[in-house]
Amino acid sequence: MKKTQEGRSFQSQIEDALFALDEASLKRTQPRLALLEALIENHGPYSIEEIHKLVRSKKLDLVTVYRCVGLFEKIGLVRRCDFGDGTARYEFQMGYRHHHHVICKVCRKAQSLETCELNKFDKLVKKMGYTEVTHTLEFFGVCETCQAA
Amino acid sequence: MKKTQEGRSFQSQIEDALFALDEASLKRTQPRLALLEALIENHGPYSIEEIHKLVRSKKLDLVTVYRCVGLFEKIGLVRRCDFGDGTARYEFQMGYRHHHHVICKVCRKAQSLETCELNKFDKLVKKMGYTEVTHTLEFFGVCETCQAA
DNA sequence: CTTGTTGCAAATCGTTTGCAGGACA
DNA sequence: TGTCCTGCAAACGATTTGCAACAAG
Repeated sequence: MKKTQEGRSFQSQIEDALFALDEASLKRTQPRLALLEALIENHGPYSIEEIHKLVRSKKLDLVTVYRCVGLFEKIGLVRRCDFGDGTARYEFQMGYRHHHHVICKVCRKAQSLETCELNKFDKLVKKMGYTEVTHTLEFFGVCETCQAA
Repeated sequence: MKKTQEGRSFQSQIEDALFALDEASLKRTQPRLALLEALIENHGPYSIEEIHKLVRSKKLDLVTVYRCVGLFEKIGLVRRCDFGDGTARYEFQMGYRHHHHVICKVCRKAQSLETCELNKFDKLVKKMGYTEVTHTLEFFGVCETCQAA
């Protein structure tokens, strides 16, 4: 049985995701199923274009990918990452610990960081009067491969 | 005499900025001067569109704002902020301590946070083999004004 | 059946580029 | 004067929207 990063099985992740669709009164359509499978099997984060390529055997329209992934984000199935290059990237989020990335400034490859100790900052911002506090944190640098080139 | 956030005078900031242009062999043109004045008097961060409005009396072309602010960023005069809404924002950086923001998810207003204790994380990423390490960190929430509405 | 979803085309938004005329050193 | 800079128009890439055909419940 396929295992994902957190040790949860592919099947249980798919089931949870489909259940999330139900809860949001969203239909279990073929495109959505194909996209969820792709996003669970490939952690990313990936751009819409890249996700589109991942499911190219299903011949989905690029617009459909935009719409579905947008919905996935709205119901919390995927997380949107901004690497500051004008392209949004998404990664499957259910069952993953909150984390951040290091992005190579040259090749744009992303590596995950395990820890995030910013909860105390979130609390500080809440004390300032904000609600629904979240944060984005990304690191940028030049990776060893690109340093060599 | 006008004072800015850090207590340095407007005049000394302008002079430093113009000197930075010289160092980079960039000409002291009217558009650049107007943009620097606007950016120093209004800390922002502001989008290109907003900066364009700030100097509308000078009738600069929007493209000129893009090009000049882009150059300012390249020589370290301004800092680029990504708030994840597909629009880049810029703030004058000379003489300002490295800091981050809280952005209201509703009205998009940004408030500055004084501290950044992430140097240790930068060091960690350097240990991972990356060079020229930087990071972006922004907080999002709903501000009190928008909570009421 | 009937409502939500998809595909296609076209519009939109932020940003970049090409080029000829104009301003700075 | 020679080069850098600006304005205008047009291109560009990522994303959104309108609408008719289609599939899920």
